[in-house]
Amino acid sequence: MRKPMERNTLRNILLRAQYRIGTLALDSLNKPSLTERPECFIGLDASYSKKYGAVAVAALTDAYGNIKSYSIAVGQPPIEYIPGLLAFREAPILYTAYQELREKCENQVVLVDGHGIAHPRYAGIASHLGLALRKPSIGAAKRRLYGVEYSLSRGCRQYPCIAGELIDPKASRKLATIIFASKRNKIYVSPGAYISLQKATKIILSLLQPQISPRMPTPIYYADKISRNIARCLDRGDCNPTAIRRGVLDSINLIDNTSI
DNA sequence: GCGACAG
DNA sequence: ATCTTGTCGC
Repeated sequence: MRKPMERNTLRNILLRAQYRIGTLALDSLNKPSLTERPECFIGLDASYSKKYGAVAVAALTDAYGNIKSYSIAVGQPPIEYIPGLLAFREAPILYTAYQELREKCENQVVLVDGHGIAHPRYAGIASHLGLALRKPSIGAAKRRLYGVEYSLSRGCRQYPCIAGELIDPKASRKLATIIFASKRNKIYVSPGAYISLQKATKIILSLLQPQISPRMPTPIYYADKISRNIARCLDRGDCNPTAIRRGVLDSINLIDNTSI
């Protein structure tokens, strides 16, 4: 057995990789990929089970955010969480969960819980995934990681609405749109890859339905809900990863946490 | 040196 | 992310 790598050694290697990924992500934003209106969305999120590690879910919705199906991947994350390096921990398992839904719809956009280019090296988890999957991707995060916050509005009569934006302090570039999803909940929306900030913002505004989810666009909300419920189910011993993969639990009741 | 720090 | 009771507010 080899001595485990120093945390800082690992960190330095991954930081270097991210500088290159970030450059690719920014370049990709100009390249056309979304020619028509998207037909479907795929929301990606992960929860954690004490017994089995990460539980990743990809939730497929139609153009209006109605859930159609989902797929699951379970496994131990490769590294611990390090701020700024989330993608190296969660993107692999999310990528796996996504595979089963890849061909289900032509003109799709991938939505990820976390940032896109609103990241110190323009390489948030949504950017990593968009590039790896070669699909337009958008990041929606609940908290800021990088960028200077500019407030444009303190509220609105009807939610969602635009609250402000996130500016890159070292390049005077817009990184994200800050949106009031509901009265007290803001989210940060940034392009991951192959999409403009403008289109990303428009899409997220169309997928925020306060009566369903107070905070997240519905595809991510469903992925979050389902993954959390499966993680709990696993830890209680009421289900196991094999059964899950066989589709025994393949029903939408996973969205309501009272079941299973 | 000190504070910040997605999930 | 996750651990967790009651509790302040719309």
